[in-house]
Amino acid sequence: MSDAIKELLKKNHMSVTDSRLQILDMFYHAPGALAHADIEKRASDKIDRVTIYRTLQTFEEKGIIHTIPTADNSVKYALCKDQCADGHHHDNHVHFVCEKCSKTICLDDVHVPEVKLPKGFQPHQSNMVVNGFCSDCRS
Amino acid sequence: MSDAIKELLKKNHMSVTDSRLQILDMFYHAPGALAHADIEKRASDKIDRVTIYRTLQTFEEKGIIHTIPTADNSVKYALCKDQCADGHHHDNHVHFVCEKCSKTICLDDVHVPEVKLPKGFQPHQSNMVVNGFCSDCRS
DNA sequence: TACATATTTGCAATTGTGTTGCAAATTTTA
DNA sequence: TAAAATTTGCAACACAATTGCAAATATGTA
Repeated sequence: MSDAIKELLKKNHMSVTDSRLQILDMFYHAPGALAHADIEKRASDKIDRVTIYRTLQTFEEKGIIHTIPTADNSVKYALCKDQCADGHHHDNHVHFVCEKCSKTICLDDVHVPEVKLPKGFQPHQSNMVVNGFCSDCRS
Repeated sequence: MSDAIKELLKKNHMSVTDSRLQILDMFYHAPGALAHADIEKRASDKIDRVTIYRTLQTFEEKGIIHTIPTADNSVKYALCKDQCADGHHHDNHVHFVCEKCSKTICLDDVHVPEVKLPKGFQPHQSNMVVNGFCSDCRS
């Protein structure tokens, strides 16, 4: 099981360490996106705050995870579905934040639609976050 | 000039104070959205940091301003075009963040498009932020 | 207008989040 | 297995944001 994770680390030229295995494993088993605090809480062996910050940053640079801009301006991370090129994410999918369980979910199959901007505006990237009830929480 | 602002405060059952007049006036004359730091810098009479936080919070609760979820997770505020009902914002317009001048602009006329969600997801509100070059900065 | 009441402000203290430098520990490599 | 390279954890720091409380200001009423 963790062999696949080890391979992923090696493929990206990263040393294989306990923290990285543990954090990456969390992402693979998480129901949604994870915030720094979630990782700190769930870590069985205590991982230092700083190590978590640095690990997340490295993973993001390598294109293994991406950040999600939520409406409440908290930073969350989720696995990139397809490995993104170093630093260049093409995760142009919609994110969903459940108002009940507050899970953040990547809707990998829902693409961010194009919008027509006023004259003169030159778009490079779009982000879209939808709030509501997820399939588990809808009444 | 500031009479209109005073009226707005009274209409929303808020005491009329110097800080509130000054901050609200800033929003009316700002080229784009304002962050807490912007307000602190621009204040002619020094306003306490805490007062600014509380004022922004109150304005948001009253539906006078709304927060903008930017990709870099900094909190910015802008006037609601039409007065929103208390707590219930219907500011479903697209926001634009310029990568050059880093101004944040409400595109009041560009509506957030609907997207088709997977089965079971119940949407309540959508947010969309577009990054790129604004009309002033495009090369 | 003047006073009592209610609200708002500013200060001090506290909490939370994220960063940096550096020595010790761990991983890689040869 | 040992040397080199990388990563970790600690301490210290910087900054953003919140809370409690007394002083200052604004509001409603006589």
